[in-house]
Amino acid sequence: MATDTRQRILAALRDILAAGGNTSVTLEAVAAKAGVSKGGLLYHFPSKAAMYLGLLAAVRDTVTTDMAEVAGRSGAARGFLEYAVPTAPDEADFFTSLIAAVRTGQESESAEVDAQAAELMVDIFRAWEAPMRGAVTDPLQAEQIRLIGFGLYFSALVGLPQPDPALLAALFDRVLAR
Amino acid sequence: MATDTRQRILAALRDILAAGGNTSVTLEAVAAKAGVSKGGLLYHFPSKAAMYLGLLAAVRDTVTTDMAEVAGRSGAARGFLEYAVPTAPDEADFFTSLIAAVRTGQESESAEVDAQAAELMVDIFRAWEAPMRGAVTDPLQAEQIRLIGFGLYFSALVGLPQPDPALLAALFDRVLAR
DNA sequence: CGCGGTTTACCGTCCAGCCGGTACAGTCTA
DNA sequence: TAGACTGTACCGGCTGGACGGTAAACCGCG
Repeated sequence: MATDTRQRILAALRDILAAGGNTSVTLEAVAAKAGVSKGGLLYHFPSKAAMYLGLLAAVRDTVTTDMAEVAGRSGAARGFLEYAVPTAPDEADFFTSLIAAVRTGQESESAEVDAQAAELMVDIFRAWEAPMRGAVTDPLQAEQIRLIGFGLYFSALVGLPQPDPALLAALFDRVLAR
Repeated sequence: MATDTRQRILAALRDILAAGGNTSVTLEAVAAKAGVSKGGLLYHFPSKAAMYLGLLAAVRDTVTTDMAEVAGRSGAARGFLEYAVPTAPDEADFFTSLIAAVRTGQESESAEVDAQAAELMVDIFRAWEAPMRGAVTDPLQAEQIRLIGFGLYFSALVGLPQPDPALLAALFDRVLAR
């Protein structure tokens, strides 16, 4: 029904974004992939921008629940670092495209939408680092962990090769050691 | 003349990208800002994609010379880290838009252009880390420095607030300590 | 129970505008 | 004379969004 269709649309948007980049995202393409007509899509998201905002919020929620789960399994700090290395091969593609999409509509029309998108983007990363922040008391150590995690993620984003796993494991141990 | 106009075009592209994001980049807008006619622009860059490729290459060259200069002043490792925190306020905007632009044309038409863009992107970051890599012999330490630098840059990219300068200075010292 | 009205969820079509790229004739300068 | 443009006119395709339906679900009420 309602929320189901919404999620199908968002999933379709995510897939198209990951597979073909931002230019391949058209209302028609998303609608087709979601098994909905263009009109139906517009019913759920009154504009393309609203659709992206919806996706951003969904990502934020996913990250929030993921981090809670990972923190329970590996501990908040280690979980934060492990979450930084993309598991699915197209995850990085998806996220660069998302950045692309958000940044693409910049400034031109509604500064309001833009501000919302920027805020959601920040929220996503806050959701990621929040459990770690809560668990690591030494601010210097927390900052170090935070930046290494972000660096790892960014490294994957721009297409640099992944560092040697053994080296990474050693780095994690060193940095997490108290 | 020739190369001068080329650079004016690239500078105009950069400005428009930083100010208005990817959608505001049109051949006409860039040409106008560069003080060139649209025909003149197309004379230098036969297509929009070629223009972006040119910009990517220019950024890579800038980074290369910047890093050489910074390495001479602060040392390669410290220079690398200092270079990670954006000085100009719109630098982050410019770079996210550039990522956006590169990622935007994904897959659809010419995989060749796409591959070139991805490679140039990687080259930019290799150019950034190269002097540091050469100066730091311990691979674990090098990796740590590298990821912290990337993390710092990424943090600025997504719009997270800059960390406390004092904390950052302490972190730099700790991480750079032999 | 049944019935009118309202809301929800969606469909399919149409249009206006924009943008990259082409074409080409002409101009300035060295 | 050639290279480095200018300026204009044009085209074809695509895309966001508006719009006018519509079928089914729901809801109060007599």
